[in-house]
Amino acid sequence: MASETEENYIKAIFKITEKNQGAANTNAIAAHLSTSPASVTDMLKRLSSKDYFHYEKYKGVYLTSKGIEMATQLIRKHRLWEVFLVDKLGFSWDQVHDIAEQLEHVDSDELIIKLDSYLGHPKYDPHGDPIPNAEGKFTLRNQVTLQSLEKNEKGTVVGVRENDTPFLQYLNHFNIKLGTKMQVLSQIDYDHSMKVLVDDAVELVLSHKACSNLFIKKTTL
Amino acid sequence: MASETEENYIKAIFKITEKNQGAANTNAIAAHLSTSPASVTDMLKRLSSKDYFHYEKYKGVYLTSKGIEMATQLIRKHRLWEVFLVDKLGFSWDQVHDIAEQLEHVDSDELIIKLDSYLGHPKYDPHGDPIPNAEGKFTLRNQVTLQSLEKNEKGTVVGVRENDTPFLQYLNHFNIKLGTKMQVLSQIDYDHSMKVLVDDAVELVLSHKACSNLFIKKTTL
DNA sequence: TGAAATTTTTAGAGTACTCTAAAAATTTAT
DNA sequence: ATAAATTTTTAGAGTACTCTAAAAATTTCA
Repeated sequence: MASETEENYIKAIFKITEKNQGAANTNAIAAHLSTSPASVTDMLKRLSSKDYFHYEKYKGVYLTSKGIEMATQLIRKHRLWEVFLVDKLGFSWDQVHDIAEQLEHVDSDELIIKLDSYLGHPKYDPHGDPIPNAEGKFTLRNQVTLQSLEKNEKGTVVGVRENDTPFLQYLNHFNIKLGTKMQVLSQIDYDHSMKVLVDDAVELVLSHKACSNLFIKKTTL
Repeated sequence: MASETEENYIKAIFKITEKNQGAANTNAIAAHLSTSPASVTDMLKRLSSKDYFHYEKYKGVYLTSKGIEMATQLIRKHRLWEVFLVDKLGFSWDQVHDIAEQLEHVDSDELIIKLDSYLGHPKYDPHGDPIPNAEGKFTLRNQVTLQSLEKNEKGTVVGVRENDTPFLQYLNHFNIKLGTKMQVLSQIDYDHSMKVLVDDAVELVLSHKACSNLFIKKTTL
C-alpha cells in the first residue's frame, strides 16, 4: 500500500499536469507540497519503480493509468468527506479542506462505498467541484467564469476556481454561495471589476480577481 | 503535535496499565503494538523528554496526567467514530475497529465536537464500551460477566470484554447483541459452560470463554 | 544463595523520508 | 552562439522510526 507521502506526491502530480497540460516539473511539485526540489528529485527516483508515473531526468513527470487511478480515488475520497463535513456536520465550505486532507488517507474501500451511499451519491463537493464516481469518471459542468459574462447576462454560481480560505471567506462576507444568482450590470473598464446584481436584490462591485475565480452556469433567457 | 506512532504508544501504555493496575513493561507494550522490545526501549527513551509518562530503566512505564489526557481523548475519538460507522453508515460491530483505528488520528478538535453532537452525545460505543466525555470522564456501567450470574438470574447484554472480530462474529451467529436478554437456565459444572435463555425465546449453550467475555446488567426482579 | 530463566537494554544497521549547499544540465536572452 | 538565469540533480547529512543479535540486569526458583 502507498504511504501518505506517496499519495500526496501522486495527487500533486495529477493536479499539476491537469492544470498545465504537460509534464509536472520538479519545482512545481516542490511548491505544491511545500518541500524542497531536492526532496522531490529524491522521491521521484525512489518511487519510479512503482509504476505510478514516467520520470525522465530533467524532463519532469506524468502519471501512468495506475497513477491516474490512484489520484482520482484520492480526489473522490477527499470530496466525499468534504460533503460529509458540510452537509452532515455543519462545517462551512471554508473550513473543510484541511480535515478532508487527512480523512482522504484513511484506507477502506467499504468505508467509501458506504459513505457515498449515505450522502446520496453526490456529484459535486461543497465548492462545486465534481466528485469522480467509483470508476473515476468526473461529471463535467457547463460553466464559464463570471468575468466572461457580457452586460445583462445572468447565471447562478456553480463553483470556485481555487478553494483557498480567504477567497471563500470573501464570498461568505457578501453572502455568495453555490446557487446564488448573478446578473452583470456593468463592466468597469478601468480595473476590470464588475457591478453585479446578487440574488435579484443586492448590487455589488466584485474585483477582477474575484470574477475570474467564480464559476457560473449561464441562464438561457 | 504527537505523531501517529507516539499516539499509539501512549494508548497502548494506557490500556496495559488500566488492565494491570501497575506499570506497563517493555514486552507488554511490544506485544500490544506488534513490534520488538528493542524498538519499545528505544522509543521510550526518545519520548521520555515529552512528559507523557515516567520511565525508569528495567521498571516499566506509567502515564502522567498529560499522557492520560492524551490517551483518553484518543479513546474518545475512536469510540465516537465507531458509533458513526455503525449508526450512520451501517457497518456491523465486528467491522469497525480497524477503520476507527485510522480515523482516531485525524487531528481537529472542531471535528470531534461536531461529530459528538451529530451522533447525539452517545455514552457508549457499539461494543458497549463507555465513551469518555470532552473532559475525559468515563460513565461507568453497572455490569457483571454472564459467567458470574447464578441459576435463574436475568439481565441484558451491555458489552463485551474484548472486541476481537471472531468473538463478535460468534455472537452475531447466535444473534446476540447489545440489549439482548439473557437468563441463566443452568450451569454445567464439567466445563463451566452455561445453558441460557436468549430473548425469552431460544435456548443456547455458551462456552465458559464466551460467558466470561459477555457483560450483563442484571435485571432486579 | 546462586544458577537458570526472563526481561530489558545496547549496539549497529536499515528504510523512508527530510534538508542545505554545490554541481550539472537546460533554457532564455542577447 | 555564448553568457546568464533557471531548473534540476547530486552529495552528504539528519530525524523518526524499524530491526536482529548480543550483552546486561532482574526475577525466579531450587
